[in-house]
Amino acid sequence: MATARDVARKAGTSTAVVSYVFNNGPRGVAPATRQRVLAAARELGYRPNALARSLSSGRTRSIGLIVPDICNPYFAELARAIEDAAGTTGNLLLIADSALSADQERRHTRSLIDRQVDSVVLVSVRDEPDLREFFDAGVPVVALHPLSDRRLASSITIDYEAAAQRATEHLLAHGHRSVVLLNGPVESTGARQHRAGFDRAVAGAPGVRSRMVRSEISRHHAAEVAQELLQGPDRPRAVYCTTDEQAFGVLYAAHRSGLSVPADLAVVGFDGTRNCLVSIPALTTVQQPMEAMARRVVEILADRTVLEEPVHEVLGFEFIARDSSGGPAPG
Amino acid sequence: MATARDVARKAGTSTAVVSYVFNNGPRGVAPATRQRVLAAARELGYRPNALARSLSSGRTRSIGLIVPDICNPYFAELARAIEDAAGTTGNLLLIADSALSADQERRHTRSLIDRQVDSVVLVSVRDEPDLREFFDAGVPVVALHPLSDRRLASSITIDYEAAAQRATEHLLAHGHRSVVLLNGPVESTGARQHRAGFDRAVAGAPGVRSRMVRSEISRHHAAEVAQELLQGPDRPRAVYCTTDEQAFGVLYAAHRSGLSVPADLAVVGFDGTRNCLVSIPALTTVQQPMEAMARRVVEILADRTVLEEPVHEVLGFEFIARDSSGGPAPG
DNA sequence: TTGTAGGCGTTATCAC
DNA sequence: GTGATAACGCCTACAA
Repeated sequence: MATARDVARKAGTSTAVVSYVFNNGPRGVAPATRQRVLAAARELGYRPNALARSLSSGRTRSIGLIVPDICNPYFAELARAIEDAAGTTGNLLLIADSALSADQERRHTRSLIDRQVDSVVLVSVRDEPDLREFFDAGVPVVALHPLSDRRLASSITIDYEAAAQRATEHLLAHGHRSVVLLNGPVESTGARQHRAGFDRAVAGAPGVRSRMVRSEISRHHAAEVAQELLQGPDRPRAVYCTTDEQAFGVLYAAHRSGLSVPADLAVVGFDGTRNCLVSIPALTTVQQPMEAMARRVVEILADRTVLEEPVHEVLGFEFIARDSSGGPAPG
Repeated sequence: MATARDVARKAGTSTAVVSYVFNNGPRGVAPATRQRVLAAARELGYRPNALARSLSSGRTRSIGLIVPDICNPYFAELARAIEDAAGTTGNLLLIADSALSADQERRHTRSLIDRQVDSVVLVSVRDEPDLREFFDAGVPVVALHPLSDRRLASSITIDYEAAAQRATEHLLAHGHRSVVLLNGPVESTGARQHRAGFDRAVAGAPGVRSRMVRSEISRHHAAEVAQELLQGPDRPRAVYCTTDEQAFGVLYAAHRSGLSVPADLAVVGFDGTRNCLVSIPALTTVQQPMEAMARRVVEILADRTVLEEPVHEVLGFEFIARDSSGGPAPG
């Protein structure tokens, strides 16, 4: 592999000038010299060594993305959106999959810090991720969900409480008197907000029976939980799920239980993955503004002051009524 | 951030010894010295700088994984399996998503080479990926599909032709006389193998009408293509799809067309993603041996001689008959 | 405008 | 068993 020294020698100049050419600075280079350098580099097939460059400059031009479960299309789509938003800048997005394991998330946290990513986009499996570690290492973090501690990292999220309330009211407006909240597996800031919104909607509709059930954020586990729910006593008439994947699990469970959606059971999801459009039936959901989130994430991380002054933004969501809940509510 | 120099100073020794301690070699260290070094490191919160380490050692302890589409669960599950297989070795898996774009794949190729990943696992969107680039850079590659040029990289795959034949024969055994092969979007070694297996099966069943249709490897595009197929003249009775995602698109199209699966249309997929178990109806498919592939990939890449002597392995697959094709064939 | 040289933090060779 | 010290390849302050 050719090095800057080789190029300099061939172009009859110094490594400093080669560096100036390839970085467009910090010093200017005479046009003729620049041409000689570029020609030499092309001939030798020179490519700057990213490792050496990073070691020297202190920047790796890479962004870490930690997601709870890459097999969940929401996170895959999120990764795609972030890469699209960041891609043009020559930054590499390192996707780290926690596989729904807090331990794995911890390992990735270490690993990304050790590899000195310039910044991190985090979707945690825990309510209290290791923000301190990132902070101490000088790595700015933007979380894509509500945070219990807002001092060590930034966040971009939607108002889960408002979204949950909107979704639940939709189900109630369809006249359903027995509703279930299918929440995430553990207590967390986000889970609490879902519950608060759900409860508030129910409180506004006298005589409605409601309860909360928990499940992993996976189609399979949600299907199991839902199966039990649907075949047990006091079968609910409607379910609000805190992720699309859980909702798909519920659709499957309904199918297996011989129930028709939405005739026997109304289902609403949350995330707005593309699969909602091709599920059977099409899924009513809360659409997260993935592209806007991705854009803002990249913008925020480009501003190096966020480490000291975290930013917290709440973006708008869109509620989309489709077949799985019987379409738009009457009235 | 504390450096090895700081640790050495505090422990009253040299950076060389610190290095020996943290790498368990290549020289031994006296027990007492080792303890002093470890104590000093702990006190200072020392963590070796991965960049400097890589620059010096020439190894980054990272594996690049290039997938065509991270939003396709098959590739996400593959990533998970590879990470599981490699994870224990302290290696980081860098997941690069080509987003079904050859340009993007090219960019990732460059990027991973520049970042000096130790090796690459490749699932290409093209029939002729840039194997030469990797080879010239000294980066061993294992592809997880058949390769048109087997000299520059290794491959681990299943026998697509045999699998396609098996799947098609299954459909024919159910008595269907009009079958369609829903293949990938472009001609490629893999696509040719699927077609060969499909054709061979059809050739063995006189009087069967067959044709091939192409679609992107995505649920949505497959749904569009299938919609046209199912509502056009001479509607097929059975479809063999070269990926599960395409098959799910066909299921959706059938649903939209008012057709019942498998009563009106039999569908078979390929990949064996977990979603096959919770689709409506459950999907008959060719199960790829993901865990075994992942294990072999990691083993092969651990053996540094593969660069000069590529290895090509064909693993076994399993055909799994489920509801979407009417279950096991009679007889 | 360009060259020299020190530094980034490790690793590993070579003496002692 | 351990300590200097020269790489690894690049960046950039400083000097010219």
